[in-house]
Amino acid sequence: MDSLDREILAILRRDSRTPYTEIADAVGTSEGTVRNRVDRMLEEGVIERFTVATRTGNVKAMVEIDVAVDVDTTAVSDAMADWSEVDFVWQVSGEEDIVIVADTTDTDALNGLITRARELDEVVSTKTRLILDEKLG
Amino acid sequence: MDSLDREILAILRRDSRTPYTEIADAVGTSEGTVRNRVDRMLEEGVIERFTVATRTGNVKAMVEIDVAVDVDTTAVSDAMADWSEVDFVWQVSGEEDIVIVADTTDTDALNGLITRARELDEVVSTKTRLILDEKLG
DNA sequence: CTTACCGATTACGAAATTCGCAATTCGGCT
DNA sequence: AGCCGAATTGCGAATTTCGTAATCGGTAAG
Repeated sequence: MDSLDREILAILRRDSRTPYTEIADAVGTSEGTVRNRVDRMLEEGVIERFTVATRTGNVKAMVEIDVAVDVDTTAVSDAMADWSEVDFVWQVSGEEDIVIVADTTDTDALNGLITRARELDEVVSTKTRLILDEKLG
Repeated sequence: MDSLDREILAILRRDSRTPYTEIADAVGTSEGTVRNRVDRMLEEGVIERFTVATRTGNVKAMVEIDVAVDVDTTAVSDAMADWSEVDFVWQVSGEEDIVIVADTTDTDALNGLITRARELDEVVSTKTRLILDEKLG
């Protein structure tokens, strides 16, 4: 992770389809070096995955979830990560234990998601925040 | 946005470098159709961008930020989106107004970020949650 | 029932990108 | 200076993307 890696990452964050050749020109190196470094960063886990940022519907939200003290939080979040509208599941520090970020087609779908969460025995309470506007860094 | 679009999106979320040819095979159509539909979804904004999910350091966190009632929340979040460690800036409903998701190399860098936020006149208070574990949907 | 039309899909050759690998360069170390 | 390992570079080959024209499927009009 040197400054060249960071330059490459900065470009990929904006557009991960930028060809290696173009990145190489932009950062002043060769196509092969960019490729080697991207491969390495993938192996090291610096790059977790190549993905797409989507807005499939009009409703994005984060749901903060409080689970009972004696449950396996990891198992619960694993299950939630498989729900189709879910972008991220985070285990977090603080008052609540899990935060879900979801992208739903409409408020009904969001409501369905929240209901699904609340129906789990392990879930004590939920708190939902609508994401009114999103900016990518 | 039909079910074919959703199938394509599901694949791209997992790995946005999957070739059109391979996606076409997986969903049972031709390369050109996948290409047309991805192009259309980009234009419509369903796909906001092709990007990479990164974990450059060991510390990810979300910072919930409360801003004063009379300030331009959008301007504040615009400024924050330019901070280098920031992945997302969300304007949200609920108690706080802005949520930042950041990926920092260490706790010092995170602390610097929080300090930078708190130094803004517009910011009334911050509440930080460490992201202990992340799962992608 | 046939025809005309429109958008979506398919087909395919050309251009661009990625890939594999060998040769070279670069730094650190003795 | 000389050596070693890792990183970088330079190609041709394989794969993917791209542009475009032909085809298909559904539908409304004659």
